[in-house]
Amino acid sequence: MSALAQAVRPSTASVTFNAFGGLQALQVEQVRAFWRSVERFEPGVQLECAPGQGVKRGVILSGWACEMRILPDGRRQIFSFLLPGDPFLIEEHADLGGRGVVALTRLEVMDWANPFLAGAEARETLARAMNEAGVQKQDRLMDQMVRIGRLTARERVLHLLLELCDRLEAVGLVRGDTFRIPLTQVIFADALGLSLVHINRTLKQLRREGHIVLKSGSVTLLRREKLAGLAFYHPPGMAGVA
Amino acid sequence: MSALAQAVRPSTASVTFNAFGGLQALQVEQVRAFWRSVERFEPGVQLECAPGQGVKRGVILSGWACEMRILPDGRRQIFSFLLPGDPFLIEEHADLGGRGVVALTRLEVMDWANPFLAGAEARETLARAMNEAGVQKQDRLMDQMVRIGRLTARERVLHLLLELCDRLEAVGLVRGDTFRIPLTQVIFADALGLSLVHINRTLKQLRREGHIVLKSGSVTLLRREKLAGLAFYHPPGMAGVA
DNA sequence: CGAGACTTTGACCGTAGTCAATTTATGTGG
DNA sequence: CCACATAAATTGACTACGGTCAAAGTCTCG
Repeated sequence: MSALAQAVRPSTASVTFNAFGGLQALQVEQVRAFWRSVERFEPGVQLECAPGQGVKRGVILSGWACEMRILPDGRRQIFSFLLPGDPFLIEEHADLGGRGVVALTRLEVMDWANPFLAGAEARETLARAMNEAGVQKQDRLMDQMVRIGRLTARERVLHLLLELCDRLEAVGLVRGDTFRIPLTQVIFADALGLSLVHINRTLKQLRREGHIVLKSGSVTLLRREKLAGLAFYHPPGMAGVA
Repeated sequence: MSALAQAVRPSTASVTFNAFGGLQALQVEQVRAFWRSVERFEPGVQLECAPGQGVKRGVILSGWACEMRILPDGRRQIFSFLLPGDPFLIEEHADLGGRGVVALTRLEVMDWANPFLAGAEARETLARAMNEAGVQKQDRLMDQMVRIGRLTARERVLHLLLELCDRLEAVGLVRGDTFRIPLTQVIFADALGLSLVHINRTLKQLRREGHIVLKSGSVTLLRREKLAGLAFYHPPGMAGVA
């Protein structure tokens, strides 16, 4: 479904290089350009754009990141998660009063401006995909708002899990209804506007009720349709399904 | 400060027409074009874009509107308020799963695409102002997220009042520290993710503590600096002030 | 003056927060 | 491979912030 997913193909990128033997000189140069444009970050590190450059555009190749703000108080609010295939944009003076982008796992990031793809039309395809992704992201921000503003703890957790599942599925990172989440419960709490303890209890309850299975960083959603109903979750893309 | 405020000048628009006598034929035509592009809406009405048109861009000339979503459940979440001078954008199939724009008061709206302004450079100025406004709006969405995700009821109310005050001030709708809010407490509740009753109690408390004065649709913020501290409010524009 | 919308208040409840301690991974060096 | 150190998850006891229900009081406007 996602043109971006097709264009970038995150953690399977290495597959591309199995075909090295048949590459032309130009293609080899492209591959070099590609690798030059890949940056790596350690968990917890804040992604910043080079000073004086104004903005930095990128795409997540592998790993998870998030956009968040920290109050002088210490309280944190996570606005959104950045998954493999997601584009992002960092502005220079956006630390306080804005939003910071922070790596949640080891992260591979590609600078978007880098013309690693051949042909104008390929680049345009990517640009269109990025644009599309931007629109979806805007919608997800509204979802997030509804979650923390109007849903109960149970609903919030389910709603977020369903969103993550859908998004990961779009980039081929879901097997069945199971996927990996490299998130600690504190992260969950800060994203959903709840306390760590209450997140823990809510997860426990959902597990006990047989709605989800949690096992060493993997989640399985049982009966997604039903869960979507419980959490007022509306899958992305098609609107109008009450 | 705001180029947009200067270009549009909301509830003072009528002043322009006092100068009718000296207008050239071209200018008269511009004025006609201007009025043709003004739409009016009654409170509670949802703004929609003409079917098949995809999107509708506009600017609020007078009155308040909001962007919100309603759950099948009946619960409502307001994402943002649209004030005089604010640009907005409505997409076609955005009712459910997206965000609806609803008039909160009698509303005067100008279609943005309409070339009521003379000269390419004037239109470009407006376009730049709109762009700028879009960026600020994005930041405000993050503020809203922090409000409903991480602030207490007291902080939420203050934080929102401070934001509204700053925004209204930018378009000349604040006298001293007093301004009009045409919002019922239910609206406040739906914006801040609280119940109507609790909003009422919080306002009462803030009044009792001498932080705010509420009188028939007008609010006065006493010691804004101090309030900003209490609510972790960060005025727009200048970042970096912890 | 009456109808309806909005605000205010009281009583009570429940969801979620806080504090603190324990258990369970995870990981690292010997 | 084990011992220890650290981060993460889990649990209990208690608190409190905010929600719900219901009724009464105000305000507006035709």
